[in-house]
Amino acid sequence: MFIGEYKHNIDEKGRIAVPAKFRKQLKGAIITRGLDRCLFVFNKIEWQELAKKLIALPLAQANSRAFVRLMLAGAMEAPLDGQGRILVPEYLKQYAALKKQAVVTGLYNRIEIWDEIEWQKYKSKTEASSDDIAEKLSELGI
Amino acid sequence: MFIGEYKHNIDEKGRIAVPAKFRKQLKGAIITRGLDRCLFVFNKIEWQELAKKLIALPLAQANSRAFVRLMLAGAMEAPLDGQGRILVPEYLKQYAALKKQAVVTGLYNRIEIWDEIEWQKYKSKTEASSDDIAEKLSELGI
DNA sequence: AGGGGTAGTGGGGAATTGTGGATAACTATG
DNA sequence: CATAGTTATCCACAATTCCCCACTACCCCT
Repeated sequence: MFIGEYKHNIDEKGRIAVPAKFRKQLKGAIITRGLDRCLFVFNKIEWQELAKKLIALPLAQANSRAFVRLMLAGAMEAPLDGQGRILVPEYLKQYAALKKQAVVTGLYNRIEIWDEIEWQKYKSKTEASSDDIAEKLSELGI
Repeated sequence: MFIGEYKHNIDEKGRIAVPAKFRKQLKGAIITRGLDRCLFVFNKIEWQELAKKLIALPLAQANSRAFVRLMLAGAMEAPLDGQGRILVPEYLKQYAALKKQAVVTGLYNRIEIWDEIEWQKYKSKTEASSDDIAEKLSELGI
């Protein structure tokens, strides 16, 4: 289970450290385009399940076709190096507008990588609608 | 069952003592963003139930995606150290505006952590409008 | 009231983690 | 086949985190 929020730097070579707590659970990482201009990183097992769901989507619908292309064509194996870092391909860095400072978040069965500024914006936008949040929570029985 | 209100300090390293009465019941604590700018601390079991509900929400909807991100990325495993303290991550300290003096409260199945000043404000605000609240409650059948 | 125990707070040292750079291997190209 | 550019592996430092120990204050029991 991946949870938490970590601030890390991307160096000139495009490498970013995976938080130490995530490493054991990441046997064979896959990195790909995510939603809302961030990157997704999956465990190999999770990735295979997702891929199965993706290819099951109706080919006839234009938007599901586009979604499948986004996820599958964007994907890349990302083995951890000796220091526990992964290499972010150039085209994915551009997609997520990644500069030096980035944020790595754990979302249960996937990891996301955000540009720090974008992440802050996204968070404050969401926190601003705290009434919605309260509502959601009460729906979940909290 | 967590009940009561305790005043504790957060040291320079961001650690705060869990009230001794809560410790036995906290096997594997998870700390995360709460409502009204406080922090929630859950038992691992409670947390897993919540997490399960969270990941069941539709990934395709933007607002539930945002909500899930806030809750899961906001969460952190918080193992008790030898002295029964947990470590509050920097980003959660900021979220709850925590300074040195904090208040730890028990709310049956969860614990909350407040900045002391905020807690006082919240309490006096709530106590002042307790008649209104009582009326609302009667609508709920209490 | 005294004494033993527990709880809260603070700090020090060791191990781990994040980051940057250097060297080696590999690929492509003329 | 040689060379230049690119990619991968390795090494080293600095900062942070984690774990342990010590002190003080309070509570409870006798």
